[in-house]
Amino acid sequence: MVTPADDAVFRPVRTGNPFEETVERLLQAIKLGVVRPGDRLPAERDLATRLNVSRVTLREAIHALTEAGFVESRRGRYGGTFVNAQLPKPRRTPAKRIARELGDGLDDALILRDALETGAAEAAAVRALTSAEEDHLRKCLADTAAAKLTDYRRFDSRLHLAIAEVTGSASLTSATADVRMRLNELLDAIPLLERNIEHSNDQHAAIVDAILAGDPERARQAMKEHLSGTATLLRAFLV
Amino acid sequence: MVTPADDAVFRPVRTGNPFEETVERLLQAIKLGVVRPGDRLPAERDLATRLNVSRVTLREAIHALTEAGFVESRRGRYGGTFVNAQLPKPRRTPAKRIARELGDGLDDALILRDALETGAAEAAAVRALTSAEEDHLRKCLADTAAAKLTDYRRFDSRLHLAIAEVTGSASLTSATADVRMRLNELLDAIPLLERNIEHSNDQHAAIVDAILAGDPERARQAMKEHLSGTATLLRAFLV
DNA sequence: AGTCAATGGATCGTTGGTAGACCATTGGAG
DNA sequence: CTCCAATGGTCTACCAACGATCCATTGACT
Repeated sequence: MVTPADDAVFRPVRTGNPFEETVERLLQAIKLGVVRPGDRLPAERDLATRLNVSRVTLREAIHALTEAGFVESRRGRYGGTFVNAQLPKPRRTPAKRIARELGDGLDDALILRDALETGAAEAAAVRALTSAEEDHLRKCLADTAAAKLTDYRRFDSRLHLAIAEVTGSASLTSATADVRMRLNELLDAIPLLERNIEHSNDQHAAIVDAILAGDPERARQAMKEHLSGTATLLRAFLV
Repeated sequence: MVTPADDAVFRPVRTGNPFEETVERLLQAIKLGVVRPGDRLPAERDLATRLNVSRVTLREAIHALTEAGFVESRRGRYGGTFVNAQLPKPRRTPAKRIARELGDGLDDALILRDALETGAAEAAAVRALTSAEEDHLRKCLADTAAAKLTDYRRFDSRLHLAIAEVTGSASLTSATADVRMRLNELLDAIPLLERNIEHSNDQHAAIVDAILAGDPERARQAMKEHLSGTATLLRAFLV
């Protein structure tokens, strides 16, 4: 008998070449708001080491992002590679096309995200946070609430990532970042409404509040409701 | 400010070379019980394609596993690479040494597993399962309950993987398999008691029962309790 | 004004992995 | 008994990625 587990365990050991994956990773940093417009990326030598990629490959990736308008490099001491103040607008690929390409991938990603993010909210609430972590959460929440429409997705992602961070699990954080990237591509195909944002902000506040209060069950439930909102939105648009 | 998100997003794009990762993947298939003793692996050409590695690399990996006593290859039509009836005993690395090596990694993995597996249990219960899926779950449960002490970990893993499978999310299944591998290494350092197994079997039954009954909250709760058992066990032994 | 440390930019030899073709073996089908 | 399809086993040419080294630029500090 052939079970789906076969597919899980015999899936590709690597997707794409180092160059492509490096580009993806840098885009992740930018699009999830980990580095913000004006920020400097780590120096090439450092970054290459951290990404475990040769400097040549990293530079090729940076070059690609430069051409695409995401970053710019400056030479000399106090130089570096900087995220552009004006980021390129995401191409609004027709939702249907994306939906077709993703196919089962949509449910796949939504189910995984649900597990990761509700799990993260709960775990974050269980944990005793340092005051630095609490401040970080509050700051991300405030930034998101104050974000302009065009920046909203970035700050929103950053907040969700922050919640994963404060669980203290690096793996959980990475996984959350990855699945979020997959979903953001879809979300970019959907118009963002001011009304949705307000609702979203309220939910964010409720989630963070529950986490800071150390109430796992409430945090979990608040996150669950929040996620189900976007899930419904996505499913509705991508049919 | 440097946040942990930096580490998450600037983590290595690839860990190890294709050879090492291929070995890991094949070991995963064997140790998580996806392929069982006596089973034949897919033909080299097929498997290489699925893993997205060259046949040469795959063969090197298989060779390594042959030397380690996990598999054996036979030529000719109706030949292939077969999992040995007698698997090598896991080396009982002293718990302390493993704990030291893992360090934070233990909590990292436990938190991630919690999110993934409780999420999986819930998602599985929400979903309308096909009768084939239900049978698969029941079979894995029965196999585990009937497993000998030396095989227990494999069947246990297989059951947990089966629960992830029936969520329908391939990504969730892969992630579960990966984190399980990390934890199994630790579990191998801990003596397995008959008493623990009985308790474990009861909990497994409760989880599967809740899933088949379509009761997400109960499934989730049952899984949570089950996991907290092994988590406590691990934390206790690895101090 | 000069220095220099830190940064991006460029080049080259080495190597691990790949793709593809071909060989060797086996056992069921005709 | 012969054939042959499917499998593991081997070889070779090629290339992407790496590691290492050196160059070019910049601007804060002395």
